[in-house]
Amino acid sequence: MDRLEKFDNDLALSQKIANSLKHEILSGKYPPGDRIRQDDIAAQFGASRSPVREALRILEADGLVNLVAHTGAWISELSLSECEEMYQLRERIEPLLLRLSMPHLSEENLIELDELVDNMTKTNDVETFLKLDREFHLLTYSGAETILISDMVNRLWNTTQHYRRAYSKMMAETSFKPAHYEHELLMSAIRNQDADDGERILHGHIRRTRLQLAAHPDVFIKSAAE
Amino acid sequence: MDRLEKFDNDLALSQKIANSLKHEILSGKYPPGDRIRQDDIAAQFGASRSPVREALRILEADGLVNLVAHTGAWISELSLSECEEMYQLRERIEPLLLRLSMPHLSEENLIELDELVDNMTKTNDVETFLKLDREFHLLTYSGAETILISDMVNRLWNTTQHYRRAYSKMMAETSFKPAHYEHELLMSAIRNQDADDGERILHGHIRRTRLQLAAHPDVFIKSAAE
DNA sequence: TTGAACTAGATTGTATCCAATAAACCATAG
DNA sequence: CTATGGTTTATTGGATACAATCTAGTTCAA
Repeated sequence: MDRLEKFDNDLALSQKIANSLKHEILSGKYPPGDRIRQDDIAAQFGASRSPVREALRILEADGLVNLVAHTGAWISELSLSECEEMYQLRERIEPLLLRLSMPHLSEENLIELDELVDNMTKTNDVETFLKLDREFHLLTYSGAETILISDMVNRLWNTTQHYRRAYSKMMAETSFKPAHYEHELLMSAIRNQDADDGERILHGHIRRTRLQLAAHPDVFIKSAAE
Repeated sequence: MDRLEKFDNDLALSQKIANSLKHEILSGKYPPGDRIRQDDIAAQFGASRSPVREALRILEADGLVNLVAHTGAWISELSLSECEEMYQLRERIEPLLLRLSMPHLSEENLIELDELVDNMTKTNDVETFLKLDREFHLLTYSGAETILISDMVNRLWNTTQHYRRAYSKMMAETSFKPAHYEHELLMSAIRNQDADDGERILHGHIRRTRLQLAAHPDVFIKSAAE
């Protein structure tokens, strides 16, 4: 996926702008609720507003921005209940994708997964953990020969990225241990090719995160700053 | 949802065009694989291509059309395996939505649902069955106080609409009975407020349809005509 | 006869200009 | 001092013109 970004040539300008903005949004450069002005983006890319408007439509489809007619565009912001909805969807869909992926994971994949788990236990940096965790889970899904289901999971990860960051910051102050244990259990289920067990563990993993977020509603209170 | 269509005023033109096209696509006026030319649509609405392009982006987000840079737009067409993916998603998500909806369905809702089930048993017309079936299932979900999950299910129904039509035509030649039985069972689960049972029946209902479609791959062979 | 390259037409992508809408500000009246 | 109404300004939406790209058809050579 990231590999595609480098071959941006011969893509439509609107698509390039969308890709670029997407990265900036996911990296946290634009916080949820931020307004996006078409002129600003156009100037930033040295283009006119036409491709910018199309780019915003593309990002809207990805759930990354919200458009309101005649009013403007904002970085998507999930309320606590909307965030819980996204996690409920993930609880149902990701176990399915894992089941479809498991039989096709190679030994090389498993070794890489083990390394990711290992590296996660060794870091206390939130951004690093966030990156490794995302790599780990998406790699466990990489065996799936599906297109639409994989895309959907990708979108779910994108729209919840900001809140996974907030969750990680929260956990960094206490402990990542439960997540580590679950990652280890997930790996053994994968090694045993036990889809039922894998589904169960993954479901619980996502559910636990949802409940933790629900227990910390302060994450969703708009900070006046910035 | 359909109620909104009438208050189209003061909506952006692009959104009006998108809504209108969406109806035409779902009604079967444009079959899957059909090419859409921006000029044609623009002329049809007496508008320029600008809002048409935005409308196409909106429809792409709904999964109703596919856009290819510098080449054009086509009505979305699912291969057999892609269609199976959509059904697998539905098998996992719709039971969740039913669970969230069940506790909030009113007695009036239940009466209306019974009537829909009854009317479905009395018709042999494919388009009528299709319409009633859609109304029935979406009404069973109407109690859910969710936004994002409900939207997702709506999108899944939209993208599989053509294939539900093909399936119904297939079944019309044999029998709608299994579907009728499942609808009855679903109603009793709802009346008993038995979410587990409801989930199980609904999962099986969707799964059966998926397997039936997989057993009739001829539905997915592009007809040379038109 | 077949295949490849080139040309012409159609179609999409982008820039620019103007119109429509919304929001902020100011003035005036209660 | 507050609230309401009108005006102004910033921002988005749409139309038109032009550029870039693709596709199909034709021609010429092997």
